[in-house]
Amino acid sequence: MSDNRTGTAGGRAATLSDVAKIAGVSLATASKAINGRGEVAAATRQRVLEAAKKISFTPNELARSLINGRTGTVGLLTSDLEGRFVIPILMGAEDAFGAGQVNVFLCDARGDAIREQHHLNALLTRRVDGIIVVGRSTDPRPSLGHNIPVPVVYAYAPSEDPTDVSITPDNRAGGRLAVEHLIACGRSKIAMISGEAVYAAAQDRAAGVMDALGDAGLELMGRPMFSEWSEHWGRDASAMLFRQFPDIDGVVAGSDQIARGVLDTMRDLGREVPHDVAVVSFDNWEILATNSRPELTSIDANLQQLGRMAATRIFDAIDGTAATRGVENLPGRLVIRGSTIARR
Amino acid sequence: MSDNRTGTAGGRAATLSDVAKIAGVSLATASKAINGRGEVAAATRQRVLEAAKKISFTPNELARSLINGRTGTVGLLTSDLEGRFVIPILMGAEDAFGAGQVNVFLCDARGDAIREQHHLNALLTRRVDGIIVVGRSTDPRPSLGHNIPVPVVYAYAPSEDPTDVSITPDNRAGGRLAVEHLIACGRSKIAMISGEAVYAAAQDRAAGVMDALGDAGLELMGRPMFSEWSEHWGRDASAMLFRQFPDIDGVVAGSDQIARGVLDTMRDLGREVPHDVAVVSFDNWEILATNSRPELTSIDANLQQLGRMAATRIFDAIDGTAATRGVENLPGRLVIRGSTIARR
DNA sequence: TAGCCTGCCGAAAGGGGTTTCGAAGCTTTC
DNA sequence: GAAAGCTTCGAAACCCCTTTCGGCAGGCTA
Repeated sequence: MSDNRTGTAGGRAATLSDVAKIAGVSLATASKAINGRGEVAAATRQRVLEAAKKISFTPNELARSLINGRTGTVGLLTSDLEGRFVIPILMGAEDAFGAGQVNVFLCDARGDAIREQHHLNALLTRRVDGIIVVGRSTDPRPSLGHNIPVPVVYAYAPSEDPTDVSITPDNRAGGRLAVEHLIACGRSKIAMISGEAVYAAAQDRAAGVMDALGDAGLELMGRPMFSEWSEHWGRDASAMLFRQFPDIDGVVAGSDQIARGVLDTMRDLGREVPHDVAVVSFDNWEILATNSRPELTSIDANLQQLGRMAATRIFDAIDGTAATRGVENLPGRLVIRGSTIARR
Repeated sequence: MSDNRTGTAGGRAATLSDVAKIAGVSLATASKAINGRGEVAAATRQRVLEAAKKISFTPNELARSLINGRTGTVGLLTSDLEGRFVIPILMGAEDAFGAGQVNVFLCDARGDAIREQHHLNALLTRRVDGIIVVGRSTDPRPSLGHNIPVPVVYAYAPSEDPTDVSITPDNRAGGRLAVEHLIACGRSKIAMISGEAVYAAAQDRAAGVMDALGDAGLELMGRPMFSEWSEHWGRDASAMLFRQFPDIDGVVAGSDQIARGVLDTMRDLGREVPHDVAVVSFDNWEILATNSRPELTSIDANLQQLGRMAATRIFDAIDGTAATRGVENLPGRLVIRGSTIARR
């Protein structure tokens, strides 16, 4: 009950009228002095600023938002339980918005549509200026619909609705990148081990791999192998693969986890990486990629840039700039490590 | 410029006075009807609710907050770049607050004190009801100070100031837990490989290990080994250790990463896990713990519960309930997998 | 000296909602 | 039929700040 929460000036937070009273000016003048707007004499402004500092006045952003119709907040609606995609995206968005200018509400829907709707409503009553929806895979997800009074951008997982604004990694280009790198490393007998076939990411990456092989006049060793995004599968699949095609000299793994399984099996089989077999994978998840031996060459999805772009799209929409509707594919970048090129 | 952002009712969002006008009542009555407060005739209430639904009215939370002094928002100020700690904590906090009741501003300070101060100010002008500070290690961190008008709780990394409210994992108890489990598995020649010695987590876990060994009348094989939180170190350290003490039958690893390195070396040395050597580690980072062979027995820090507790503390402070100041240690829980007990 | 700018300042009207308190209108009760 | 008691509603103040616009000095010109 005792109001001892407030550290400095006992009681509630300082308000503009407090400042005005101390400075001996009107509310209006105080406001103008602090915001540097309107015609205020230098001396008066000085007096107001001193008063404000004295009682450590902080303008109430709520009241401000109420007036100018913008809150300077954005909602990040995610179903990415691990935080693996959402954190880089959040950081990118913060960067683009400018630190401190915009704050982000992070809401985890946990893959539950009802909870998502709940959070969406909460965000809207909070009058966020925009919403970024982050999925946990690159498969298209249902649209939130168009009767939302603020701009919405879908990141990572695109919206099923082509009239929404979506930004997603270009996995097909990534697949090309992987194969082109292997070829540049002198490999020609290339296999692919990927994750669950129902994932768009698995299909797109495989398609990119096939594209690049075709362009180079090469053929994949066997077929792309799909099962699950795990080390176990990486181990098992590579064992099977090498039994059938012992002369494979390059492997594209659908994820860093799968690649680690491949490395394991290579060791068991006595094949040296990268000398005998080069391995390139996807995601560039540092914890996995830089702790293996050798470290993994991996294709980074540029998630932070994805976040920046999403934020930019939100801005454009707020400012009324014509948004580029549809799905935009963001190319990844190859991060070369020891699994394709011997180091030291 | 064209105001086509708003999906439904063209123009701006519906306001309470719109509702009142349609229902043919005053603003005050409309408010009372919608919030179920005050004396409103059933028929009138019905009329208001229908009007509200008709124009899909959503109360402006900003205006509400302005009045009752509470925003229903909380700031999560973190330096956890990976999002490994912060995401479970966020989820726990959301749970405790009740989904949709409270929204969380997530701010990443990126380990930069200036950026942190920046974000802190932003949160305060946004009038958050409380702040949770999440560190990236369990080492005490500088306090934000006491001249903050809202309650602050430090999670994961405690505050250096004992008069702050902090909640941190009980790593010492975790160390005990690890050793007690190994002993229960019939092991007696136990070694410890941990991360950087400057980390409180490394020291605390080692202390717990020594405690438990002492209680059981056992001695550690060699000394606790400190270097870095990596698989590399786990590999190297265990190789050294087993050269010196070939009869080690249990290893406590300071992290799942280190444990994975240990498993690697065990395989190289032809030691079977868990038959010859049992391994228990810390963090229970699923991606690492469940993808190794065998899977890792690991001590989970209960981060989600940590988040829930932090949220509860915030609530208590808001409600004026006497907060339990000081550092509270939250025990972890043992998650048993194949690295200590053979499965199937 | 009168008239006219010009430069500062403040009263007031919001923005969207909540809450108090008084005023109706209606039904009882004597 | 009048007084009293309910219920129901609305006017107005308030939360904190921004912004418009009118007013008041003071300095300048004629």
